Amino acid sequence: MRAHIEELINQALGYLKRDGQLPRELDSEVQIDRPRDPEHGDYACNIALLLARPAKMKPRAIAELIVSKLPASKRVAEVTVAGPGFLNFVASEHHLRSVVREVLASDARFGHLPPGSQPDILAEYVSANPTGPLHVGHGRGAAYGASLSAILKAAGHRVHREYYVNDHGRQMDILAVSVWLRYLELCGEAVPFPDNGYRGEYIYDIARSVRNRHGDDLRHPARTIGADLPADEKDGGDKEIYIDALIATARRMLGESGYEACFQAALEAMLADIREDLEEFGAVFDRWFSERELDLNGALERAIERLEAGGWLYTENGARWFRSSELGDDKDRVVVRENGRTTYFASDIAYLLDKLERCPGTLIYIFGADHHGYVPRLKAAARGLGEDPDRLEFQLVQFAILYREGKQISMSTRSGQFTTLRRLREEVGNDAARYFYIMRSHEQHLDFDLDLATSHANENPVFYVQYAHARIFSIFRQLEGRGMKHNSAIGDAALKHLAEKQERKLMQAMGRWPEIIESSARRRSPHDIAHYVHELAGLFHTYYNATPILVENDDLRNARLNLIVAVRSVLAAGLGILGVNAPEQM
RNA sequence: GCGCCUGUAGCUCAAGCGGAUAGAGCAUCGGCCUUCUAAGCCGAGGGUUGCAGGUUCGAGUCCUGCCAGGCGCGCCA
Repeated sequence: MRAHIEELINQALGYLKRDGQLPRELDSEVQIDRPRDPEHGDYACNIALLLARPAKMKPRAIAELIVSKLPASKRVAEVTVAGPGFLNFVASEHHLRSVVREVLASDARFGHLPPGSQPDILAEYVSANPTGPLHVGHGRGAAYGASLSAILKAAGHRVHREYYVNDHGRQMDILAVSVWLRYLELCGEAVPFPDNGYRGEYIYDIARSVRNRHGDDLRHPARTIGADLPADEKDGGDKEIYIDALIATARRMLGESGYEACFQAALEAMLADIREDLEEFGAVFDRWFSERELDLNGALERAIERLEAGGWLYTENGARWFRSSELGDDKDRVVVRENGRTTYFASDIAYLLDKLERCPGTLIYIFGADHHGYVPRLKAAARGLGEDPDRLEFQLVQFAILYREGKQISMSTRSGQFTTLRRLREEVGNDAARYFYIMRSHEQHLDFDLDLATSHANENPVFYVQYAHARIFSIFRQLEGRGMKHNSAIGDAALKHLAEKQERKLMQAMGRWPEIIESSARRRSPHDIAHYVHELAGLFHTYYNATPILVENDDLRNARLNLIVAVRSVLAAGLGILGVNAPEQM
């Protein structure tokens, strides 16, 4: 419809230019708005105001000219000039009825663009280190990434979703050692737990599984382990130095296979946990990309060679540095350490190169807001690789803070004192969690009100929307109870009987759905969907209360049933994108 | 100190590329169940969009400065 009106205006402008009533060289980018005030019609265009200056004419005069040349359209009932020179369009009844027809014809696919009609997108999200369970901060990234992917798909992009698994670095070693120490504890060896270790309860679970599998094979006397270790922080030492020494000791005492046993057990357990957690949450991925793979398949080496070939590397203090400061970063970065090991950033570059080669379109990085410092360096990396940095896009998801009874719930990861995503899901349910995470703009801090999310009362927006959906099913159950059937052919022929104000509003709102999908995808803002769905549900509730659906008159009844089937379909599609169930009954 | 993000109703937040009288929900107050689910509906009050300038037909939106809050600035991951 928008495109249609745009076309009408462009035609009118064409006539006016041809006839010399407007300057021929006038550059006109027509944009169609949705006016806030219903008094201003269904669509509005400000083109006359934009052209006033370059054409050196009064905006209203231009508007009048355009109206006079506007081709007639079955879909437009009325065009008026209003205010300073806006063109207001009122959609025709014919157009509104066609919305209902379109929805019924295409059902869940209404408003969707054909797959592949838009550029490919590779979206990476969550990518939390597998060193512990996901917490509520990850949950927001998961909800955002999953919903955004769904919207992009609906808007015609081919979307590939990835989770980057950091299974390579020092944090993983710390995890492995934490597991080993808990294992020793289970064996009855009292080794003091490092200040820098992972303390969560889940470490014991992994340790138990290691013990079940390996018995006492990995057991070493506590005394020998502590023998040549420096002081930990609690003893006045440095916790970083201490943990590194402990890792070295573990590697030496356990040997390659023993150490791997702890490492793999930890990695696999964590990954399985995260996977299951996300899957239950409706966040799915097309690929879990292992950082280790980059090393094994030579991608890491290739990326570094690529930077080398571009002349972007130099040696200082025995390390290889990337001259990123010349490519927009605020400082140069080490890619190969003095000890010969590559840095985490080197892996990032290799992964970036791999993604760029696999996806011809845009790479979307969905990061927690605390990672915003990575943006300039990754862009620099793209430039250094000789690629277009504009193919990288960054969406920063701000923090979510949990509130219970008006009080903030604090959290810290290392101590194990954090709220897990799993616990949140258990407490409020997947539906409420998904909806609450997404109902605010992702670039906005989120106050997550646990009491509101668990509320089954009217103030809970998730239930409000779900209830609208369930109510429609309820009407059909009622219909059946009265021994009647919905005849959609009769309904279709009788759509002209839908003359109530609320009926018009519902059709008008559904007509916006394709635009919502488009703009929500373009703006990368799934919360638009949440708002829309809430609004549509509200319109339906009002309608439901004001107008009986199951009336005696066959034509009217079937027409109304057609209308609400369409509403149900759009509600279900919207909820589907948000990852929220659309229940038939509540 | 430097950089990024955010300040909108009592609270939580919307507001497409600068557009018309800044909108919702919650909370508060007042109404609506003999009739398709009251997890609903109808109505009311509530605002100097952090502050000060600037740009223009028009600014919550763009620019500058200030104030307040969050985050980031490792040969960590």
